[in-house]
Amino acid sequence: MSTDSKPRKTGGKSQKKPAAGKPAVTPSPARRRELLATAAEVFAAHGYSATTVRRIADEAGLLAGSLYYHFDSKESMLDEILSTFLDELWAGYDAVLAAGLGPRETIEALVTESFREIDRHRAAVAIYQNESRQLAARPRFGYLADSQRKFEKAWLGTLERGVAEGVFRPELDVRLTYRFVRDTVWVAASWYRPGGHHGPEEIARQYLSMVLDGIAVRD
Amino acid sequence: MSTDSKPRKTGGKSQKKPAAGKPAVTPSPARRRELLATAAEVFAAHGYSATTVRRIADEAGLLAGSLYYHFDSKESMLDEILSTFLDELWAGYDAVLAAGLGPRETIEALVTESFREIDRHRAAVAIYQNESRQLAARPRFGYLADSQRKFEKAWLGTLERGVAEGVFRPELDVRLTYRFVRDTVWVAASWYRPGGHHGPEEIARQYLSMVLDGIAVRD
Amino acid sequence: MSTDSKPRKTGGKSQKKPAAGKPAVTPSPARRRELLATAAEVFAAHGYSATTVRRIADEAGLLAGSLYYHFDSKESMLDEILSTFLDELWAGYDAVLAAGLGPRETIEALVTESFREIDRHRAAVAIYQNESRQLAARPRFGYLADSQRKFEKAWLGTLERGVAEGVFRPELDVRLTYRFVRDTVWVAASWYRPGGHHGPEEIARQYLSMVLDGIAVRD
Amino acid sequence: MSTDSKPRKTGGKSQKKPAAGKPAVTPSPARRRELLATAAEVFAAHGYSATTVRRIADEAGLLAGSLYYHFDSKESMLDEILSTFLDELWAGYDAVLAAGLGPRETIEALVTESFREIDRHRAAVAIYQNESRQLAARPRFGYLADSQRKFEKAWLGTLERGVAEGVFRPELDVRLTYRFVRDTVWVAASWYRPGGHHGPEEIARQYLSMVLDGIAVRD
DNA sequence: CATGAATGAGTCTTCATTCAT
DNA sequence: CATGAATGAAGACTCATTCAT
Repeated sequence: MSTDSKPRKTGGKSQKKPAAGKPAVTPSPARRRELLATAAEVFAAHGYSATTVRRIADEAGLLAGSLYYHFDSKESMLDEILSTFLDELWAGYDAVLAAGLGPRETIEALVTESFREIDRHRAAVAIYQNESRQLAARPRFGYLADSQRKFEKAWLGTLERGVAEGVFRPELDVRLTYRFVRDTVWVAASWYRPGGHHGPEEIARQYLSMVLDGIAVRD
Repeated sequence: MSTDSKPRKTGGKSQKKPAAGKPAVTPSPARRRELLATAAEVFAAHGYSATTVRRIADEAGLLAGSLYYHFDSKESMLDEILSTFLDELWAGYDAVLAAGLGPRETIEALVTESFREIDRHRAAVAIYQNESRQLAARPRFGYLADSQRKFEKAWLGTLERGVAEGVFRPELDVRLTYRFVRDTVWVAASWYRPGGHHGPEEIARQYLSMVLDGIAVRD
Repeated sequence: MSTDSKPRKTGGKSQKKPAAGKPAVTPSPARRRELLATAAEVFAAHGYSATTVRRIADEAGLLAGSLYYHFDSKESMLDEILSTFLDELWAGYDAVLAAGLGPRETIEALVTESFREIDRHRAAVAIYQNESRQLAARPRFGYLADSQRKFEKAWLGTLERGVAEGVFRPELDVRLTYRFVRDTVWVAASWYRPGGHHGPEEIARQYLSMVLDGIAVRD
Repeated sequence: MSTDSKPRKTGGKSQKKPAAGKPAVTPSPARRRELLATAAEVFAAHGYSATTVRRIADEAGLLAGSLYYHFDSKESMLDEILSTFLDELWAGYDAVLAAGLGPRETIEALVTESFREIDRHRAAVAIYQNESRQLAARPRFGYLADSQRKFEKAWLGTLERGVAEGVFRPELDVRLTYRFVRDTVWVAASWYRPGGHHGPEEIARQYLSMVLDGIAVRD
């Protein structure tokens, strides 16, 4: 995978000093994942800064202070949620982009992949949607800005290629189109519920039909 | 309920001491508007709950405490920003809906009107976008839920009418389409900058072209 | 004055952004000084890290949170207490060192000046005594290390000059003597009470008599 | 009370379950001593209240919770460190005081003994120096106050005897002298490093020379 | 109208301590 | 004996809000 969003410490939290003896790194990625999932839901539902650590703890069934056994801070939870999500997202995207498809097929694949990610990381996507602009400015979350740049390059490039190859309408404002397409895909995280009427692939299909061919009946 | 998002006290807030025969102070509505505009920008930029009253005051050039001469609370600023915006929005929407246009023309008019609102109330739209879900649940902001319902009815109804009249494709999942259209329109507030390349009408046109006819070249 | 312990913001606390308007810097150095005096007493009595902000606030007659209107943090109070003290100390020391006295007279003047400082800044001296070693390592308190170096140079230099000029015993281990003298002077802050039996000058005289001529009767 | 700073449970701490006929666990006193030595270093370096149990554990190579197998509490570690030190100190002091020496020789012997203790219990002395004032007020550490009283009696008595016998200068303020002497001796713990340039006896000799005969050349 | 100062509730975080395994 | 995970109390700090001047 090319663009890891960031290098993360595998497992335990930061230990101040390995010092003299043995105190090994704390494993138990299972509990960690559980807690992160809970935190992600709460962040997604109420917004990061409106979410209290105590709320997360309540939801997870422990006391607020106990979260700090597993995480350094509220922010580090957010960080881990987002970076984990982006790592997986880019694994999928990079595979699509490396497949050598035509513009239309690439768009289709990217959209489908996006809805799949929404299906699996609904909360993380919602958080990303709501918080990334403010976060991207801070050094710790610099990888968000990186990701955004890569993202734009991938979509914009594909759209331009499509126009050049005559697959997409020539009068398209690609930049504008890119924004429309990007936003509509991701904003779906705010209403999508896994296990609902439509699976991600079905939603992708409907969405692609609209974007590619429009909703109007052809004259 | 007709159109007003909520009944608001016209003019200033309650005077502290109307008793002792003093001439009623006239809290300049101009200053009030200025301050609300500043607050809206900050809310939009950083999120409501991450915005401190002091930040707003700094930006406005006074001290935090002084804001309380003009407003009851941080929440009441938010309230006034959102309700003012919604009042104007519905004035426009209602005019469109009352015009008796066909489905396609109605959609076109609503979209155009929406981008005009974004042009004039960018900050308010951004705030609405980010905060309305959580706010709608609270009694004070019940008008947000009302508005949302009216909104859905207007769009969904138009889409359904369009399908029924054979103007829109019959296989359309209108509910899904509604969500896509709605989100894409409003999410534009997050990147739109008044006075930029494209005016609201131009953006609306591009957007409508995509939604109605798709981006793909017709075979 | 040559070695300012550190440049300090005169008056108000740090303001994040002067931003648009007028919000002037908060003056009122009086209240500030009061609060710092209280804080210094408590720090001196219980140690910095064992002192709670609430304790200081209780002693000062306000609520813990209110201290943050005047100071950025508990640490910044400590900082201001120490740097203010060191500024004054060095004003006195530098005057002595610039006076061109002989070694014995310089020692006498430094000791006397030191006890005067203890008389006026008892709490600050006690804090300095207890906390400076740990603090000096941290960047913010780098001036403590600077001061210590200057201090050593002044005393050690004078002692060496005295030995060279035949005023002090030739077999003296000056480094060891320096430490003894330095510690004994400053540790007096732990029992000294202003307004007690002996004024600072009297204590200095007794102390100098011991250090210079010993406590034993001459044979 | 004779010399024991406090009556301590000999051997380990109270067993959790002496009931069910299990062979009494033998908590190795060696490990205990190791851990106390580590704790003492950390307490001395950072101050008691600024030291976290976790820090001690890190330094000792185990986890924070594991320390509680060996000790009841952080405070009990401090207690044991200080009382062990004082027991040994008083063993030495009592021997000196019982030897029937003259005032000057007694002072010499006490000073020498003190520097020997610093040599062997540097960390404990440093802790004592920094924390005893606050601790002495608490019941559990009442022995610190006792010790201080005994200490004062021994030194003050010897100084007074010396003045009475014409060995020390008659104009001496013995109380002030006592404080100077006491402080200078013990504060040495803050810079003394075992195995350095001077052994404890050498330092004692230099120090006694200064205190008894002064640093100035006799005219 | 605005300021300066304060309140008080609440937030994140730390840390000594406990305990089942 | 030690670990991993938790508790719960307390600590530093923030912030919306109030109010006398």
